[in-house]
Amino acid sequence: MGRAPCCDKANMKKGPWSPEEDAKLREYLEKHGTGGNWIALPQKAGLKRCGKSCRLRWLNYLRPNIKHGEFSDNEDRIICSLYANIGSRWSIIAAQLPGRTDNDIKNYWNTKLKKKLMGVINPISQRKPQQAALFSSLLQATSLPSSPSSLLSSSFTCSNNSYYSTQTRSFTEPISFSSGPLSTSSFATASMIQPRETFLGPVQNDQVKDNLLVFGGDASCSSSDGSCSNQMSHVKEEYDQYGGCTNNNNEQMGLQNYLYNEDGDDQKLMISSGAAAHGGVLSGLWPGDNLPDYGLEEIKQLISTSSCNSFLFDENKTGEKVMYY
DNA sequence: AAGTTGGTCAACCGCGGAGTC
DNA sequence: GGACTCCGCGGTTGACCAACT
Repeated sequence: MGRAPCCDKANMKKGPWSPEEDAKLREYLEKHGTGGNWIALPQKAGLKRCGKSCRLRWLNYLRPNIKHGEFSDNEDRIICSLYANIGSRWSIIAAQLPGRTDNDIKNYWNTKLKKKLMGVINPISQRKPQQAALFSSLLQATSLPSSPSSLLSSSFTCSNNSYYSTQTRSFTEPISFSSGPLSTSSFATASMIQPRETFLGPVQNDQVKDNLLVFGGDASCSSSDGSCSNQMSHVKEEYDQYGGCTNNNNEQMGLQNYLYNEDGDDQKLMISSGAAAHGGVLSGLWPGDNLPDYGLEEIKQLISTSSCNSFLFDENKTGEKVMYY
C-alpha cells in the first residue's frame, strides 16, 4: 500500500509565494501557532498550499530571527568543521548557526563553500601521492581561505605540534611533517570524535584552556577509507541529549555553546585533529595547476581520511590557535 | 543586441522515523 | 505488531538573474 499523499495536489498552488500568502501564513501562525498539524493548517489559514509547503515557507523564510545574506568566516568554519564530522546533516549544522536554516546552509555549501574548499583540495590532488597525502592532512589543520592565494599568504601556526587524545587524556608525541609519508590511519585513529564526551557533550575542564573551546575526541573510527559518517550515527541522539535543550530563556542551547565563546563571533576553537600544520609548510607547494574535479564524497573523504575533524582556520583573519589532539 | 552559460536560491519531492490507533 | 498519519530531513529541480560570448 502506497503512502497517502500529504495533500490534494490537484487543488494546491505551487511555486513562489506571493506577499499576500506570506502575510496570511504569518498572521495565522502568529495568532494560532501550528496547532501541531501542518497538514490542516493551510485550510485553516485560508491558503491553497500544501502543509509541507507552508511549513517550509515558515521555517526558511517567514520565521522570526531568520538571518539572510552573507555567511561570516566564522560560520564558514563551523560549517566546514561540522560537515567534515557529520556530513550533510544540515539540520544539525543549522542548529549550531543561529538564524540560519538548513536549506540556507545546504545551498551555501553546494554553491559556494564546496567550491571554496575544492579550490583548496584540487591543487592537492595532482601532487605526487606523498605530497597529496601531506596536503590532505594539512587541510584539516588550516584555515579555509577565501582563495588559494590567501591560503598561501597565511601563516599557519599551532600552539604546539602535539595532538591531544581525549582517549588517553594526555598529550602524545608530536607529529612530524618532515618525516616522510603520512599515515592517514594514524590520523584517523588519533582524531575521531567522541560525540558524547567531546563533540556534543559537556566541555571538560581540561578541554578549556586559554579561552580555547574543544571538541573532538578519541578513536572511534578506524575505517580504512577514513569515513566517519557511520560513527556519527548517534549524533542526533547525542544532540538531543546535550544540544537540544533550552536554557532559562527558552533559547535553544546546543553545540554552539561549545563552538562559541562568550564573545560569540571571536571564538577560539580547539578541534580534534591528527595533523598539525607548520607555519610555512604550504609555502612553495601551492601548485596553481589544473586538477581533476573532486566530488562531494572525495572532499569529505579527503577531510575525513586525514582527520575526520578537519577544521580550517585563517590565522591572519582571526589569530586563532589550533591545538591538536 | 541576442543568445548562451553559469550561479543562486526558493521550493518541491520522496523517503524514513516517530507517534498513534 | 501492523497500518496509518504526520513531521522532518536531505536531495533535487527550476526560475531567475548576471556575466559572458
